[in-house]
Amino acid sequence: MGIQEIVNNSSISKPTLYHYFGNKEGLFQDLLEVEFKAILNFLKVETTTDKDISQKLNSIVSFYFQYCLNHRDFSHLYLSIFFSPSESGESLMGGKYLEKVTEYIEEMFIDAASAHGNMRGRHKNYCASLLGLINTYISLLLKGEIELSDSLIYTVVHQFSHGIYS
Amino acid sequence: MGIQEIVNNSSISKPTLYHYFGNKEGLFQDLLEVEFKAILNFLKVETTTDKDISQKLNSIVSFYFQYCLNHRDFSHLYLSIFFSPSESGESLMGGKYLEKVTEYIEEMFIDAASAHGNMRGRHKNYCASLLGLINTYISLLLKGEIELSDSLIYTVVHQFSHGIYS
Amino acid sequence: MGIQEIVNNSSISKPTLYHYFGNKEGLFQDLLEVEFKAILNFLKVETTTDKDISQKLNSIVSFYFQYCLNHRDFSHLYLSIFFSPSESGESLMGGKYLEKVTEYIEEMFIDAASAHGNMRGRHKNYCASLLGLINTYISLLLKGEIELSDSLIYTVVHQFSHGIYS
Amino acid sequence: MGIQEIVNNSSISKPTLYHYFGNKEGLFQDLLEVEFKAILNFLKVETTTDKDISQKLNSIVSFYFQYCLNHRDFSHLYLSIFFSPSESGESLMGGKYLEKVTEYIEEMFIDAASAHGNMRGRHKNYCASLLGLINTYISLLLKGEIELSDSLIYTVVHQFSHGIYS
DNA sequence: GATGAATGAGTATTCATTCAT
DNA sequence: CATGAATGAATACTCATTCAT
Repeated sequence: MGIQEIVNNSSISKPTLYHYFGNKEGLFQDLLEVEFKAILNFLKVETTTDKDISQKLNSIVSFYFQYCLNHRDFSHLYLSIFFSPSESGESLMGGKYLEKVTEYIEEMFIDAASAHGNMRGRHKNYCASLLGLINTYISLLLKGEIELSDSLIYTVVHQFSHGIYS
Repeated sequence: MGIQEIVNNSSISKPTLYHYFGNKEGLFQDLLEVEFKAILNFLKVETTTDKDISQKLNSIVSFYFQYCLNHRDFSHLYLSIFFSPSESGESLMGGKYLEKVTEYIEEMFIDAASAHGNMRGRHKNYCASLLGLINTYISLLLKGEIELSDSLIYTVVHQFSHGIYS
Repeated sequence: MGIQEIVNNSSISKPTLYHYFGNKEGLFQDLLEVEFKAILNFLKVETTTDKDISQKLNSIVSFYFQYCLNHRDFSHLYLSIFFSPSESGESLMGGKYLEKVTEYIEEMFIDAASAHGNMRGRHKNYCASLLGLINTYISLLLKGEIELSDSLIYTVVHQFSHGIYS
Repeated sequence: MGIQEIVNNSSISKPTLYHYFGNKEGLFQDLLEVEFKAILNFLKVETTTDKDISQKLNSIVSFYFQYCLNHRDFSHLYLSIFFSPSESGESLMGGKYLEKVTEYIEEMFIDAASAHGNMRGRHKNYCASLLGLINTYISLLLKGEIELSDSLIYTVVHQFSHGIYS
């Protein structure tokens, strides 16, 4: 997406945009800031409530799925950041936010390990798996290959929790 | 990545590149063809052996992880295709290969359902989840945040199979 | 002539040119529009005055010869359009203007036929011949092989009117 | 038309073409040589027969019209050379042939002046006019706007000879 | 503070031409 | 003598960015 296109769809002019955001990267960073803040705010609160882990998972998955449908453009960006090479501009700029996401979720699993002994030491794997699952389903939702529903959320969480043989 | 950059890093000149590939898209498609063929050939064989499902999963995950480390650049492309919006050029060009991947894996799960009754009807979810898991770990491997090891493969497959509570 | 050359000789830059004209064709069309308008405006008026035909011919030939010397570059374009194959881009873009030129001149001859009975039905030929004559002399003028003078104009018109045996 | 296209339509390869013609200009010149030779040979003979001038005119016009329809591609080139600016490559390369054409035709008119006193001193004009007329009708023939017929030739020659008032 | 008008440095692509065999 | 494979230099066009007002 070019600056021209952005300006055409906004009501501001190109020099004004540059006045406020400095350059394309600045605009990009402001956007990331705003959008990630919403996600991080949610995660910060949700991962530290005293619900039990399965409720938290439900709520996180549910939030992500809804958020992605309401912020389609950003969601593509989000996925792109998630999977871009770490040297790329995108990754560099979004990296710190993803780290924060990871941190919250890992802490949630560490926390949960006190109640579920067998989870101990696996928080990194769980976090990676959870995000991987979420990302994949976000991608399918964005492509319209599946529809958001309670049962979808249940399925995803259930499988994450109990595996394919349950 | 521009054509200029590509030819700077290759030992061929721009017109030569155009002679062989026609245009940027052609180059891209040839690359996809070659790389995906390797993956698809593997999947075709592996998903239809008479090993049991857990062995197959092991072998697939293992293949993917090794492949990604040996084809780092393509792997970024692969992830990018996987998560790009379906209207984007990337997705359009890579879509057919991803469909084939999906097809093979889904069939594997359908097959497996005859031995594991409780898997019936969930092949789409399993496929999505498996690929999501694989993609995420590929991403971490590429970023160097984790190292490839037998135990990694075991962990991933095990979690996919039995969930986080096992 | 390339865009590069054009901007080198203008005081504007390439992007500016593209901003105003869209693409090479747009630039071309704007040029044709401006230049042909001058010619067509003249012809429209001159071909419909109530002077007699020989005066009109004089005036048209005179105008063309002067115009070509004052717009040398366009005149080459004009000739090129006139004689380019009808499938060529040039012809396609300039064709509508040439049609208008033809139309005005043919109508002048149709008109004249009411006073000179023997001209009836030959307007197409007269038009073609007149333009052919004019074009050829324009070409010679542009090449500097002949000089513009009243006597030149007289000669051309006279020959067109009375043939070589008079 | 590019070298590539030429080679595709010939049965020879690019290096072979370069071997024989040196470069594009060489190929061009050889083409001009061949084609103009046909025209010049005709004119040389025809302009110096002892037919009377009106017969010669008929025969020249007739030849040109037929030739152009049998050599459509070259004819476009011919017109293009005729009207291209004298500094252009095309004109430089074709100029000498056109001079020869002019020379033959002017001599024909000089010759004719001994029989038709009133033509004296006007040979340059007659030549220019004749070629102009021919070119214009060639252009119309190539565009398909008129059809070749005896009556067309008669009309053209007659008008050239006796003017529009006859 | 806001903008219409301008641009340097790039993009993908194609051209006439020449090697090495 | 003939050619498959290669290329430097040009093409039309676009990008993020910055003046002058």
